[in-house]
Amino acid sequence: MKNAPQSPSEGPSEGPSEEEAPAAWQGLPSWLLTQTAHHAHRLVTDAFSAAGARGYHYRLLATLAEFGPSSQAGLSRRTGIHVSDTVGALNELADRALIERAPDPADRRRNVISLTAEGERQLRRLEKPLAEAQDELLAPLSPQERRRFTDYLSRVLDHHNRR
Amino acid sequence: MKNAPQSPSEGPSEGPSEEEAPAAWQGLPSWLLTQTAHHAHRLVTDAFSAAGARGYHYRLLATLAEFGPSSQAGLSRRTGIHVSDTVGALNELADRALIERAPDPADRRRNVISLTAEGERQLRRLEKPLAEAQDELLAPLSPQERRRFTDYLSRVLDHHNRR
DNA sequence: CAGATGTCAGTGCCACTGAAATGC
DNA sequence: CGCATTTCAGTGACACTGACATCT
Repeated sequence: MKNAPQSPSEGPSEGPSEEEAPAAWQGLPSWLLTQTAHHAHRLVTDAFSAAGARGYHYRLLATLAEFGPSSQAGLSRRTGIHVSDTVGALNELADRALIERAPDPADRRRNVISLTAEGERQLRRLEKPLAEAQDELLAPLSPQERRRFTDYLSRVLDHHNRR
Repeated sequence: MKNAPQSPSEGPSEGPSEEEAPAAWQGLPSWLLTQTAHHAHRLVTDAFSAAGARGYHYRLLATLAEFGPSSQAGLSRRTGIHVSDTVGALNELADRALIERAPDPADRRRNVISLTAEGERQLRRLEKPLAEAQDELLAPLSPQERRRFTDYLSRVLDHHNRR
């Protein structure tokens, strides 16, 4: 039984076996950040999936609720969702009657998108699980640490959003 | 000229026009985190792209350099790259002669993957731009804040990695 | 005309699922 | 037999590119 797993450069009896010892790159800020974000994404995705929604849908619904009806291009700018993806996501929302598309009489290039009553209900359905996911995400941090953490994130994000 | 842009529910003269006012959800920790991670990913991706590499390639090369030759399944466990994706990424590395695949005489199911000299050179080529990307990423934070930030990230990540 | 708008088709990266063949 | 290993085919989410027709 040659099943003493990979210890390529050391003797057969000791040494970190394959599953232990994290690689050096696992300490890099970019790694910590993207991995943690991956967990965050999962938590939020799971929170939404019960209602059959995904991130794009929430962003669109919430933006419509906050700022009122808008053209697709306007929605695209405010949500940060690429125009090209906005089309598809709005199609999905329209299929379920969560939004309505109407031609803009004042500018015939545009569609005016607005939330339906069912769309508002859907948004409200998404909000609780989303808030819970936030809490789950930051579970290991104290209230003060959470404040600092989000402050750091905001500053870093801001810095890079300004190019 | 009906070019006073979208002010759907307010008078034409004042009110935040479309591009201002961030939506409420942009303050959520999960949003800050995933967006910041997106910038991090871009920085790293750009750092790698000059050498024609991507994240998977670096992870594999660096892990091989740190722990020595290994089976594909072992690599998969240590890099966190799904077995199924490991195949493809290793194919790409092998096409460029950065790694070598040899059958394991001791276990005929396995391939033993090892770094070639060119692979080590490639890894060294990736390391400098990667380190610079880390610095760019955390630019707005002081040394002490960087330490706190990565500490918070580590703790949150750890918490979720334990399920 | 330049520029905005909506649409469609396609790509890239990362992660994951499911299945199959082979060997331990 | 159950289990591990390698491989292939496909999916999903998010972001992006390029092209095109329409309209301001």
